[in-house]
Amino acid sequence: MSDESFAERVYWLTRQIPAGTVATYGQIATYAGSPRAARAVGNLMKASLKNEEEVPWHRVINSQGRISSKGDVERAELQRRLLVAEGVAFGEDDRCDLETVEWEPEEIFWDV
DNA sequence: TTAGTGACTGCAT
DNA sequence: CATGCAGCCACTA
Repeated sequence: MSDESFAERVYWLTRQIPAGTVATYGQIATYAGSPRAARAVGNLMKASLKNEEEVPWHRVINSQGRISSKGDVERAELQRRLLVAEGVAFGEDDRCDLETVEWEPEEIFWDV
């Protein structure tokens, strides 16, 4: 696993996120081995759509507990619907409580 | 090989 | 609380 590309690790990790919980870009980047690559993770999530990757991309949000739309309002709304459907609550400020819904891996998957 | 890009982040205004 | 800004980084053309 540690010899896979950063992208592969990101996709794999994203697939490990249980329904009803969310992870931040930075969190995924950290587990993937590059704590400072949150931005790159965002690019990969975007690419995962185009590449038709089978990953729960909607479970990845920003460190503010908000959905990063960056222009694509449609995708943002879809993402929010999917999360709400899984039980993730959003306040009126469009922010969810990371303290309660953030994904917390129970075991370390590989050497960090 | 190099330059451009952006679903990020934390700190400063 | 809202913006702005400068690092940071893997990916792509």
